Amino acid sequence: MSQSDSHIVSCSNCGLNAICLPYSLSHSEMDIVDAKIKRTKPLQKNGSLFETGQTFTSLFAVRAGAVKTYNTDNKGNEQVIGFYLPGELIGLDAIESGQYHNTAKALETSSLCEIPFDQITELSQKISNLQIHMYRLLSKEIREDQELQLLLGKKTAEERIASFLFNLSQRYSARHLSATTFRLPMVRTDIANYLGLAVETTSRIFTRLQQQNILKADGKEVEILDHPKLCQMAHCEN
Amino acid sequence: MSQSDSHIVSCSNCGLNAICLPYSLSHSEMDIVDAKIKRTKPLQKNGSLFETGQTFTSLFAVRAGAVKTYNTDNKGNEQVIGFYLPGELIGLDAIESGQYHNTAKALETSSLCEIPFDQITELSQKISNLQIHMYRLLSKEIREDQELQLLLGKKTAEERIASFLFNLSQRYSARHLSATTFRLPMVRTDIANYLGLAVETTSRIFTRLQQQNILKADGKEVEILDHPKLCQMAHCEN
DNA sequence: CGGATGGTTGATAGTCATCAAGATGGGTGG
DNA sequence: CCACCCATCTTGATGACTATCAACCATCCG
Repeated sequence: MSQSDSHIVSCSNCGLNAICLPYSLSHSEMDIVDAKIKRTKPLQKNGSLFETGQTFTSLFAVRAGAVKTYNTDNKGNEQVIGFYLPGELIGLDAIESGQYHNTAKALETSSLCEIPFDQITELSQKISNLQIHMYRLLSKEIREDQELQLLLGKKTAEERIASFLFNLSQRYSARHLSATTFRLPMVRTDIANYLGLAVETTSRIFTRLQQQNILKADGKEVEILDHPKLCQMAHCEN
Repeated sequence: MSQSDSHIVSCSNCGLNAICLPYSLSHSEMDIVDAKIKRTKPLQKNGSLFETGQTFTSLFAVRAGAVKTYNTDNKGNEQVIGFYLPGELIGLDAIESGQYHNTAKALETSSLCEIPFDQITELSQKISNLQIHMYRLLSKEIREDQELQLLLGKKTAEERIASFLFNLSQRYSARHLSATTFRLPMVRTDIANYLGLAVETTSRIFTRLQQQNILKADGKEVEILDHPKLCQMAHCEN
């Protein structure tokens, strides 16, 4: 295992990794950044990290568990905005206005790092690389949002579910976890909501994918049996 | 007119305004940034600013005219990603990967400013405020994308068109143009594509809005007759 | 054990896409 | 300057996809 790999798998600095990966800082730079990151206490399932309207102070990186962000309109309807897995960063949309625009809630007992934003601006003034990393992180989020835009605007229900599963697979894989067998941290309702579908439709498509031997699903446990076909269904370029 | 207003309406530094507004830099700081901005020659209608896959070098600010970004899948289908009006910034999604992820094309003869990104990173290292402005700009884009996500995931065709018109109205208004009477720079096909609808549906809803005396539309010229009702239709919070 | 939450399946209805065709309008060439 | 053509826009008829309503099953947990 190389030295940089040891940084990647070390659980103590997930927040650091979330910020710095996949763009490498020097180790001394990483240590400076690392020192600014707070370890927050674990968040219970359904516990909220922040709520809509609350003053923005920090970004949060998921160390373990999973988080969803959502907001509720005046009629009480929920709109799921995103799911965050270990190594991913929450709160980038709140920088501009200085307040969180949605509520972040733990889907299961989770562990998080808090990264005060003023520390980032201060540090990125000194560490040139960190500033560029931040630009890239924000830019990446924009690009991913645009892919979701395509999904919601053009794809059928089946394509949406396939894309969703494929996307999760890639994210787990990127974190050195199995790309084919994993546990969905969110309930079907959340998936449906996120993808702009009804729960029933989502459920039906899960069933259909199993009949086609593309997927094996037992509740939240899923196994992708035919990765190429799923990819094809999702209309991935790769 | 205050000095800062004179900066706002000055046409020579729209690129500067796109970057710096609505967060004020000092005038001396603005001048430093301004010096780095290139004025590109006008772009003819249907002329492309950059294309998918091209190496990312610069952000572009619209000075006059209008630009759309879109990409085409392997089957040749177009997906419109966004529309850019005077004062708005194009290319933020390309920072991460170093290449443009979509094609930008002028909807009408347009004038643009080119802002080399390496100049921004260099300058924002010196000018602390500029760095924060960049974070905010990127963050704002993320937040706006999330609103589009809600639109595409949850809203009906009527709500989408209403939201779209309301949004344009706000953007024109923010640039000191009429919030009620303006010219749509894009064709119906583009609007439909952007909103995840069929052209025919879009056309029908334009007709319906006129029957309800909410809108007056003559081709691309539109006049919002009942702003409150349009807002209500769009389910705006404000 | 019983209620609650989440998941699945079936029947029906509604919104919107699709197909088709006509209307409008701007631009170009004769 | 007019006529023609192509792109765009509009309107109508039909059908498909998916939401909705309803019922049932499974699982978890106090």
